Amino acid sequence: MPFPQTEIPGRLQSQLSERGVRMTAQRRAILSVIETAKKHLDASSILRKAQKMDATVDRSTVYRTLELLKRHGAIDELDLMHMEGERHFYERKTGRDHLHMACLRCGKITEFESELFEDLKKQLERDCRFHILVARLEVGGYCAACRK
Amino acid sequence: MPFPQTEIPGRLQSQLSERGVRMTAQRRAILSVIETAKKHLDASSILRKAQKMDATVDRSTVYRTLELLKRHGAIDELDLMHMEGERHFYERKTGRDHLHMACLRCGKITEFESELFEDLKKQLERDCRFHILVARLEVGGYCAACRK
DNA sequence: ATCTAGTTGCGACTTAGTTGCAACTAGAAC
DNA sequence: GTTCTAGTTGCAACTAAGTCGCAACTAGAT
Ligand SMILES: [Mn+2]
Ligand SMILES: [Mn+2]
Ligand SMILES: [Zn+2]
Ligand SMILES: [Zn+2]
Repeated sequence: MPFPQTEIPGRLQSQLSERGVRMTAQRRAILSVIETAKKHLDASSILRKAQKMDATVDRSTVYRTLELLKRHGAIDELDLMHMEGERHFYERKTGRDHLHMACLRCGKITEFESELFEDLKKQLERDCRFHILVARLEVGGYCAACRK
Repeated sequence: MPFPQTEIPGRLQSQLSERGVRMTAQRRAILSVIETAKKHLDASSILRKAQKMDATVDRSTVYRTLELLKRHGAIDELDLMHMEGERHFYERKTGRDHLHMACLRCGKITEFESELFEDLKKQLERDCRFHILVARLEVGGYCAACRK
């Protein structure tokens, strides 16, 4: 996960507060889990981790909060090729988008930023007159280590 | 859906037969539904349509066949931003990849082929030494008609 | 015509996410 | 600080989407 040094803990929280989103103990727990995540987390991992900070957090609150964060464009939702199960993964949306490569042999997820990706998005905005809110590029195949 | 005139009915079927995949009446029904689809279909629409050709087709056979087709790289699986429900959508994989734009206001799905997309994939193959089997670019936002 | 590995329908099951509701609470207004 | 209310919560029950074990069936090779 790209963890820019500029990302201050609690940043996500204040960003939402400023937007008029009400802060509760449960939300603070969930937000801090997402902010400090070292990898892509699914809803049930988020729940488990959040419960360690606030035991009252419920599954439905996690889902409702993920919905909220998506609406506010604060997180992205990923399939990561649904390599096992159908669950979705979440990550903090940072300044610049990145794409995800999932190795279908070893399961490794690699992230990559690319100017071409930015150019492609600009092309859609311009040529298709489409106003982009989310752009999700996921690639499946074999990573450098696994290809033959 | 891009329906190249070069796509002959039954093409998908023979493609698989040649690959040593056993053909059953159920598979023929499912394949023909996918081949003649005029839009992106989810598993239950595929089931409904396939049952009109062969009433014995079962839900589990649809899912098993979709799995098979994915493994053979014959179809792509899409989220289309999961605008209602969590279901996945399927489409015949044609020669050239295309990306999907989903309008979050009116729900319209727009497809787009782009040389930049091809370039980006080449960049991943080259710079990341990643061997791509599937590439899925889905964009959410507002279409030309809906953006204010 | 025979044979067998692959495929099927069925039904029960799992997993992921949703929802209605009564109780609770953040934060704005006094 | 007290009051107030719209927004939020946990709970439990629910839906939707997909999976799986198994006995019966069958495609296609021999
Ligand atoms: Mn998905
Ligand atoms: Mn398409
Ligand atoms: Zn790998
Ligand atoms: Zn629209």
